[in-house]
Amino acid sequence: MAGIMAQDRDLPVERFLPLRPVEFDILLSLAAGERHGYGIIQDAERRGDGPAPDVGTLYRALRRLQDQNLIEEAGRRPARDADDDRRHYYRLTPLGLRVARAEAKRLAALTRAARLGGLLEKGAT
Amino acid sequence: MAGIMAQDRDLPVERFLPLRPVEFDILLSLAAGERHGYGIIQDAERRGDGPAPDVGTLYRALRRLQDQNLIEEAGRRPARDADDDRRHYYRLTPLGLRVARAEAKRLAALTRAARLGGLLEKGAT
DNA sequence: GAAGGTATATGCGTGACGCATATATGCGCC
DNA sequence: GGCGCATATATGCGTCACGCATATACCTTC
Repeated sequence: MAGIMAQDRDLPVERFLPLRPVEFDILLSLAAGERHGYGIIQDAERRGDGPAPDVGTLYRALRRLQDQNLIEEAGRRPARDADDDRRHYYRLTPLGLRVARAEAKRLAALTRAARLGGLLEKGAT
Repeated sequence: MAGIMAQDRDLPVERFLPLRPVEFDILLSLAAGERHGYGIIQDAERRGDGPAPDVGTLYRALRRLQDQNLIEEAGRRPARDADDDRRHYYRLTPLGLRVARAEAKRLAALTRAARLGGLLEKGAT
């Protein structure tokens, strides 16, 4: 293969953890399908867990995640409904998916620890 | 206590969310009882969810949380066993406990969203 | 008394953050 | 057809948190 070195699937994902709150918001949103920046914010608002990320923070985080090869720009969506051509759509890379899973696992472990520590009522997942 | 106004219990805890990873590590540790800085790091290592916080980051975070009245210095532990008097013990304030609970709830909601998004195997809590 | 773990603290350079601002298009509505 | 608001992305700015290194000192054990 070309000039490839250090394949992504060999990279230890722990290097990326813990993710910053915005970053996980992004990866979580993209795990459900391709999204554009503004749509990710709206996703976070709809989920309603904590405050939605600031727009400045978000667009910069998108660039950062792209540089780290966790996400990549998707081809413009063919727009079955009206498509807004200002939008930039993104999707997870294989590495991004692995990192998202690792972070999800970390959050699950933390949540479990919080429950054991008595910080959560027993109703909460 | 002295000239208190704007009681902590009236403060909206959302103002503090999302916590940074180190900060939740600290509050989670203190929810189990009084701890000193180094002990908090060891707690995080034992829990093993993600990398333990850097010491520089930790001690600065302790000061910050103290300034925000989420934690407070506890009286020196009476040392039933050998006590190391370099240690500074901390405990949660009532406000800190509320913030810890709110953040735990946020993490639980995020974990649930991650599971719905297919990022977690069904074994994980 | 030397070594290595324990314990806290701070200086430094980099970078992420929140906030404001800029720019432009899409959409509805009067 | 023009006004206002939501949508959409981007960047400048000042502050602050981060990771890493370094400093200091005590405690334990051999």
